[in-house]
Amino acid sequence: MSTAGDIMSERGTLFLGSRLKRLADRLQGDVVRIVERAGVPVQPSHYAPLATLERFGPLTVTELAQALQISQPAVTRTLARLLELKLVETLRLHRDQRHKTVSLTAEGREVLLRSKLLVWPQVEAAVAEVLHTLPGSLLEHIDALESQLANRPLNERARCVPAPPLSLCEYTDDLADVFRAISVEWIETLYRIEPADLEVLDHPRERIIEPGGAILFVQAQGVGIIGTCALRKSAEREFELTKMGVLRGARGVKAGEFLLRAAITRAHALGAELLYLLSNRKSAAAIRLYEKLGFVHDADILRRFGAHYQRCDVAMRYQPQAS
Amino acid sequence: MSTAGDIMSERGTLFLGSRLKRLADRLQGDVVRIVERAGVPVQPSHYAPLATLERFGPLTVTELAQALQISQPAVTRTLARLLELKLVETLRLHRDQRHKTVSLTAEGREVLLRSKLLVWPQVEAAVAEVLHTLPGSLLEHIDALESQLANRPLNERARCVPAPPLSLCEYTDDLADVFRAISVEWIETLYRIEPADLEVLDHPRERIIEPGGAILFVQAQGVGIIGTCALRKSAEREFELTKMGVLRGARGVKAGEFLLRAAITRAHALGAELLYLLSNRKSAAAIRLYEKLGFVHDADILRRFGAHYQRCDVAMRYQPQAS
DNA sequence: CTCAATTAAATAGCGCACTATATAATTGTC
DNA sequence: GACAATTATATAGTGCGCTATTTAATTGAG
Repeated sequence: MSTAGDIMSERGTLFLGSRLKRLADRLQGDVVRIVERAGVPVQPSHYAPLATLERFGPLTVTELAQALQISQPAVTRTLARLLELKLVETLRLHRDQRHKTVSLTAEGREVLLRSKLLVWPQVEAAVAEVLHTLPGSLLEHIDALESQLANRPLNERARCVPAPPLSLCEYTDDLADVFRAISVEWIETLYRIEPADLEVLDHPRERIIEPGGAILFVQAQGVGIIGTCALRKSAEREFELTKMGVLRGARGVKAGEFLLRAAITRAHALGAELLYLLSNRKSAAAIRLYEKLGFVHDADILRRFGAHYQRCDVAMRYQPQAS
Repeated sequence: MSTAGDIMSERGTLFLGSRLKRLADRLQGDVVRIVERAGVPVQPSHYAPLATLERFGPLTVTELAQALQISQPAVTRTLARLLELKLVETLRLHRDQRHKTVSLTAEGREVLLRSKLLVWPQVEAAVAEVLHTLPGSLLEHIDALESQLANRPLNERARCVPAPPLSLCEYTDDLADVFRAISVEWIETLYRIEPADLEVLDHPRERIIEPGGAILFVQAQGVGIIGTCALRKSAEREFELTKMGVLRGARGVKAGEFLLRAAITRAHALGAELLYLLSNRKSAAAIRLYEKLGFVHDADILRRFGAHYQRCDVAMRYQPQAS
């Protein structure tokens, strides 16, 4: 198990499907070997239809699919094999000529008999032996799980699960790389990195923290840091909101909004009288967010600070509506 | 569950593999829908390798297979897809040029991040919801089952399971058809049905039971009747062993021997002084069995009774070795 | 130092589940 | 009574597990 155990057991519920598949394949593989040893020319998957036909007599394809709880094409394919092996035969004895009635041949009964004597007891005993050592009944669990899923499939249950909760996180020097990486990602997507960017990204402590600003991070529970922004103290009681970005993969969970609210609060706590930002029209989504949370476009700011970045063609100032 | 429940639950252990497979496919299908809704371009099976690479860093193909506990070709195939999607990249950075080192790309990390935010929590919550209602922990059972199978696979466990036990069963009129069917099967395989056969097969009570003979059946536990034979009283203290046959599908579980021993005992109990049988050289396996249990070839018997069947060219008399 | 054995990855091909869609027979409606 | 809707089966194609085999690189033994 070793390393596998780690991933698989940690995220056991996530990988349940894969594990069941792997387990099922392993079981079926072993059953194939048992069947071969008995010299019976069938596949494990053939037993379910054969046994069903023996029990309930001739059935149509659709009836078989319903009885076996598998799809009709799966039944059709298995039947094609069974026909080749001459273990079943099909007749059109229904008045409705679309129905195809399948029944066991003498050979089919023979194979079934042989399997009941030489295969089934072996398989059942072996499986029972394995299950026996487990606490409780795996079979009952599977029964229960199947009927639960029949009631309400997984993807419906998933519909109403919220995104993981977000939380705030303060700058430490350990996070310098993260700060840089997040910023580089969005800058390089739309723009090119400028000297003014590098200055801050390479020296966050010296350029932001020490002058009395702040760098905030947003993290999603169980995931890690997904976004950041900085408040750069550009003068007494004057802060630039800068380097705000959310990892591209983390868009859509409102991390930007969360971060911006936190930044505004923090700026206030730091005694900001002017909170402004510099941006570019290409960052339309970001600008909409700024507007939503109370930033207004301001030509004066653009004139005063716009030269700081080459890409700057938008400047905004925080001025919440009196409400 | 209706009809399906019957077959599947009755033989739950036999169909465990099929059921797990069906269940796994259903789960994975639902997960696919959740993934699609989140707009992430991957298959559920991609998550295990992606997560493993994220956790353990660049790995070779074989290392991945070991970590995921799946076959190397399965890993190779999945990696081919991930390469197409540009979620991983491969390098030959090992000194040994056979190794191929796989690592996540930025895009791969992005997809993983997005999935952690929008897919995994949903899947995990939905699966947990389903599992929650079950008594005990399905996951633990699967863990246990996997390690049990790793220790000792099913087909090894199956090796030492005996065939189902045989038991004897007396004639009733309900079994007339079974008696006929078993006999017809072997007669038609090697010979053709003669009037003398039909006489007995169509009137077992009148021709065998009422004159003071017996019809015996052998049944296998949980399977049903698999063989029969008759003791026909041909004169006072004189019995013909006849219509002895085992269904073709049931050869190999020593049902014939079981039956013959029982017939000899019964003949004795009925006061037989002469127990004989008529057969044909083509039935070599049967004749070997007769010889083994104490029948000897007897020309006199052949002369006296041989004309009874056209196919008769062998006649034997029970004469156990004094031991 | 060569050549066979071993090892890593790729390829071929199967089993068996699935979905989506095509085809053919039947039913129901205007 | 024709024609659209429905229904039973077949076909096409995917996903993902498997085993067996091939190919290529490396190691090790005579």
